[in-house]
Amino acid sequence: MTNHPAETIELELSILMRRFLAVTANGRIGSLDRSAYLLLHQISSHGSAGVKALAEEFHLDISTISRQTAALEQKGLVYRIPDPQDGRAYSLQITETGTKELALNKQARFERVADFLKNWSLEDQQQFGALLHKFNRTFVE
Amino acid sequence: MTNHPAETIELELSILMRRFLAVTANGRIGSLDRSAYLLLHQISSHGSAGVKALAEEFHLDISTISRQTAALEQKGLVYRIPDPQDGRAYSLQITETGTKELALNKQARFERVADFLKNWSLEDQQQFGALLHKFNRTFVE
DNA sequence: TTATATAGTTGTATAATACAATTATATATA
DNA sequence: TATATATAATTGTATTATACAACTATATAA
Repeated sequence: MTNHPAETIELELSILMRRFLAVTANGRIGSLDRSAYLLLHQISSHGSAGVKALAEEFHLDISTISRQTAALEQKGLVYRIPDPQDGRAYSLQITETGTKELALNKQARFERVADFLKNWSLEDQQQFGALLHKFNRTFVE
Repeated sequence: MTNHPAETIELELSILMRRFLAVTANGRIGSLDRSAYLLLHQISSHGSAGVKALAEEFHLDISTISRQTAALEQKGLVYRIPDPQDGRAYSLQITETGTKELALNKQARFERVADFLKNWSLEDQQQFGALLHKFNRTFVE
């Protein structure tokens, strides 16, 4: 059998996804689940955005993002700014509470992964992070 | 930003997880969903095993594996061998059909990932595969 | 003016998971 | 031996994240 590295990547990614799902259930760490964490991170680091733009950024359906942002708003982590040019649209901005929650949550998530990887060399960690980043930004043309 | 690499890894893994969830909800690859693929791979490469052993291997609940293996049996991809020492237990063995389906599915999955990574250097692919493998075998002591 | 496109919400369906209750069998103990 | 407890697996139920489709309200094009 030809052992192309893509075979290894496929198998290991499948294993990773399954195990990660099991360990983290809905991905809630601390007070924020995965979707809340990622949405807050996006809004916080790339500025306010509407539901459609967020859905495109994450390659998810608009309806999914609509529900998840509604949940964020309900918890007071984001607020809506109506678009002055377009009565249908608005953008989501992070609140002070949201900023604080995000910082706390990032720290908790970081500590968890840092502990998991405590026996890895910094080099391997750097490489793994860089490759994951590259993978997430690789798209089929 | 002088971030610790674990921060990057955490963020990118979260992004990856979310996108994978969407892909799974969408549809399977070829004829096998991820659980079927992984279970068949496990049984095929590590020999027959019971529900409990498989659940431990994948760190999933026994009920989850019970349903997934029942689905495999129903499709004729595995069959049960009663444990001669224990009337409650049995082990699952892959059928000829299962072996063929697994091979076809592995090929389809490989091609999909290979296409996705077509603009990556072989070196990066090898490194990424190796690091994913290492990550999956890293456990908190 | 009317038709079409678009931003967002809501209804419904599906898949993967966990936990709890249950069944049948095995093992330990009084 | 009789009874209690443990275990392998199944089944019932709830939760969560997702997609697609139907819908509302507004914007834009013909």
